[in-house]
Amino acid sequence: MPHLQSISESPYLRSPLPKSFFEEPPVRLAKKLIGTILVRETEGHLLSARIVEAEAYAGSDDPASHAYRGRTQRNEVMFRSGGYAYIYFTYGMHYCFNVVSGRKDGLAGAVLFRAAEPLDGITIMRRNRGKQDLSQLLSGPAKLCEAMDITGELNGIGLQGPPLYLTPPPDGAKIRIRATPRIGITNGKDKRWRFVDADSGYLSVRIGKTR
DNA sequence: CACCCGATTATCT
DNA sequence: GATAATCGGGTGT
Repeated sequence: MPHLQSISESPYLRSPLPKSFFEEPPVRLAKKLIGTILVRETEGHLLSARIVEAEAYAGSDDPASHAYRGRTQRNEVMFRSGGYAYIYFTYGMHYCFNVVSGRKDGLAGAVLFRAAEPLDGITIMRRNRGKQDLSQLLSGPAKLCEAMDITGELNGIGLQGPPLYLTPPPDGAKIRIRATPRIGITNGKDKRWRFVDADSGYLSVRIGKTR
């Protein structure tokens, strides 16, 4: 069975979401992104996954955000307008992938992709992760990056086409979205800015365990 | 299932 | 010098 090599071969794919889609405050954008399809095109391979979990990070008004204490070399992308990739390296070994949001008040913001359901290119993603279990292929922000070969080289790129972009959910898709506190932070735990597809079996952390 | 911990290093104070 | 938007393996209930 050959790997998918073009958009037309996949039943899931539509044209990329435009930059205007991302010009929203981070919390609103995070909700809108649940159910969208993330697409990664690399050297002859096409990988895709349905976003089931995302977290909003704001700016100087959010103590959990990288942008809380102002602009630095690392977080520079978070201060741009919507639709860029903000990819950072953490814990000495992992990448995490965000989409920059847009805010009319001029503050920084982004949405972290935390988990997704594998669609196209599952063989490649299994190889990239060294794991077989589908439910653990993309069930965490760093796992998602490892499976889909998303690294710091892509930091700052626009997400309106290859090699990395998002497409709309299928028409008429009904999604039950649940809000919970964000995972793995020490400040800003009060805000419920983690959004998940309540019916998904591909989350990083089960709902109910997060209050 | 519930903690607990080591890996490994860029980034910030 | 300390921390980190993580992960996977280990131990104990």
